[in-house]
Amino acid sequence: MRTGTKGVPRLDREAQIVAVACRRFGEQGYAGTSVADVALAAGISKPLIYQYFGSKDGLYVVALREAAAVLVAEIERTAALGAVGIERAVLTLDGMFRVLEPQPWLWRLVFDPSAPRTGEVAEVLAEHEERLVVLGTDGVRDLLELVGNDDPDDLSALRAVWENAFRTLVGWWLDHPGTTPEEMTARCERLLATLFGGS
Amino acid sequence: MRTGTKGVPRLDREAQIVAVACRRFGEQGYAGTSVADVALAAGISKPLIYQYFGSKDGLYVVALREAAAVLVAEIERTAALGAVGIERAVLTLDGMFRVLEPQPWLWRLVFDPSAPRTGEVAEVLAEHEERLVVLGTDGVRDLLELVGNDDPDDLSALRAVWENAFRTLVGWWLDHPGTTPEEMTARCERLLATLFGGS
DNA sequence: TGGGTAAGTTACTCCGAAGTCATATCAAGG
DNA sequence: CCTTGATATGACTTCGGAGTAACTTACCCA
Repeated sequence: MRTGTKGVPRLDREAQIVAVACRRFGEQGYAGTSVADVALAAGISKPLIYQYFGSKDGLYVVALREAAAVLVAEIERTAALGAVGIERAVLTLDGMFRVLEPQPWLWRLVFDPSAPRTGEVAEVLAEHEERLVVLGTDGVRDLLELVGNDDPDDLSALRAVWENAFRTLVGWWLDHPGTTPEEMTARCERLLATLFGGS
Repeated sequence: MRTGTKGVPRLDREAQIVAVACRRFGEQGYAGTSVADVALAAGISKPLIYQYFGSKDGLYVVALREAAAVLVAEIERTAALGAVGIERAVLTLDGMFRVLEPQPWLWRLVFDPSAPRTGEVAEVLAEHEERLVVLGTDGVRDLLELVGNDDPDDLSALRAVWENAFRTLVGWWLDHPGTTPEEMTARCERLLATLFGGS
């Protein structure tokens, strides 16, 4: 590739790099993606990424922030609708499927188990986890209060179970690309109804 | 360290190395553990590991096989007891807590997201996943049949949710070291009863 | 007693990926 | 026309971890 400028303004280039990085990090994971990889996919060279983002983690933080903002905002939007119980759960799942449909890789980017747990990345991760814990606890609390259970550890564990059920359903959907958001929402509704209504 | 033999027979040494490797891989993950690391913890040198196990993956496969055998055997044991529904679920969780109490690191070793998905490791992983899928599907099937739902995708998704709920409860327990297996089993029983009995 | 073999180590090579340095091109303004 | 700053790259250094070559010691047995 020839050396010298191509006339692309910094902000445009940054946006392009971040878009490519979101996809790569999301599809291959943090550990499975090298900076050279992102550079190649973006059609530029590695030093440009270092010039604009400082380090691999610097780039990752920006991509992560962008992806997490989209997903958390969607969850907070549906939470604010005021539904409760199964209805709230289904609404949240439905919103997530719709947001993810055009860019499914955002999901695994935000919940990447290979992301580093140090430095600024850890801070960003902790920040979003915090918000999800608040929302999840909120959605799950009345279930326990209904049966007179006010044990905080029970609440913590139940919240964890719900969060992971949510993640599992989204993960299942991502692993079955033929399924539309509508179909998947209907499936979730059926399953949740079975769990809570049955036996 | 002095060179030359220390008189430890190969089989003894192998067993010792595998025990150390289980713990290291389980506590730090496959990616976060180097062969030199295991060697140091075992009080021997790196080439001895290569002489006995061939490669890092070779060692990992042996450790993984050993750990997975313990855990899957326990799940199959409780499954064979013939309980159904919540009772079966609680029984399985209880058995797992008891097995893991003296060696909690086995859990994360078997479900290590940083393990490679290539070569023999992938085969071993797939083999155990297969057995877990069979057991999980079995435990979850009647729940759907009870409401006249015979959609195979619903079954697949519900099984995934149950597997991850199981993993989450075990993970929660591991993250709260003060809790005895008995206490945790009781908690699981409360939570499952709330889910299935309530609302 | 001396050679073969199992058990063991030191000191190396090799490789991939993070990160850096020096340089090149272009556009705009004096 | 010529300098300056922004955009860009090829070629480099560095580092950690996988894997290897060559050597050493102790024990057993003819």
